[in-house]
Amino acid sequence: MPRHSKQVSDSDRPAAHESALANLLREGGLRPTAQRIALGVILFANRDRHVTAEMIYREALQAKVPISLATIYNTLNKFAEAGLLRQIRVGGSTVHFDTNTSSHPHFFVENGNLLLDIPDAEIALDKMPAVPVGYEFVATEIVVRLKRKHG
Amino acid sequence: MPRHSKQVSDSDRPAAHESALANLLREGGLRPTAQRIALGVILFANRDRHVTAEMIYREALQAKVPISLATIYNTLNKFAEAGLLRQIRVGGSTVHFDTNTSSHPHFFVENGNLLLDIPDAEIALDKMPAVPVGYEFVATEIVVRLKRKHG
DNA sequence: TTTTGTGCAAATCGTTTGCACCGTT
DNA sequence: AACGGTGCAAACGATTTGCACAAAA
Repeated sequence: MPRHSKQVSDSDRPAAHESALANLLREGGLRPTAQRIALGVILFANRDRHVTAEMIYREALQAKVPISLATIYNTLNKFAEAGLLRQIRVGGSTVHFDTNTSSHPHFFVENGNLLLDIPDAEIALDKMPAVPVGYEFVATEIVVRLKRKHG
Repeated sequence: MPRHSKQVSDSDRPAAHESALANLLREGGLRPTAQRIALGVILFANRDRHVTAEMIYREALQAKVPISLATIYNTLNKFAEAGLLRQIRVGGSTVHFDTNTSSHPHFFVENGNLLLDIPDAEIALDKMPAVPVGYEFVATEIVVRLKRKHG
């Protein structure tokens, strides 16, 4: 038993601890480099973020993390492959990544390129279509498009 | 009464007739130019098409319609504004246009950039989320992503 | 004749890639 | 040492735009 055996709830989970992140990365077959750890800290410091490469790039600059935009793109894609992020291609021109990797519906604000979770139980499918022969199921995506009012 | 007062059913509707197309365009505030009529014929000759600018460009070339790719893009966007087409931004990198302008769910084949209708009643939403204040509803999009098997 | 559409080529935007160098294993 | 990762700049692919010319109102 650890010295200070304080109750640690599941909600402490965000693996913002560098060592935990390093393990997560190794599990996904990714080398734990300085840049990846730094991005992991940015991404997983808070729960359920919806980010684009540009957003993360700005945050990294602000946090004085030395990293190039190309590496952000590479890293976000690798993270998605490794299952740490979910890619959401919702239209707009930019790709979003969701730190919540489960399948869930989103609001997308068109004039703002903003992706939001639709609160639980606010929407649901009551029937799933049969997948045509010759194809395999990948994912279901439900997006409610919105516009910010006024302008 | 016209000379040959043959029963004309609603399902003859596809306004592939140039004069009907011209009227549709005028109703949408668009001048009926040669290129627009030609594209209208291509688009509305069959029901429920899911096209990209490139697809239409190829068809136009094949049909010996003199038109540039830029004009295809412009025209498809104008048609969508005028309500003749529905824009579907489903991810992939390309924009699709659906000649069926009603809101309905789609299959999207990722390795093929192919958009298909999900047959009626094969899927449905049983609840709609409340639109957050400050925003206005635009559309709901349901996309089931598929991969073609094997190859 | 005024307004709008067309075509081309150049510009744009998000994203990916080639290549030389550096960090991990 | 071998392999993968990083950074830069160049390449890319889909789409848009500026401008001169042509067609519609």
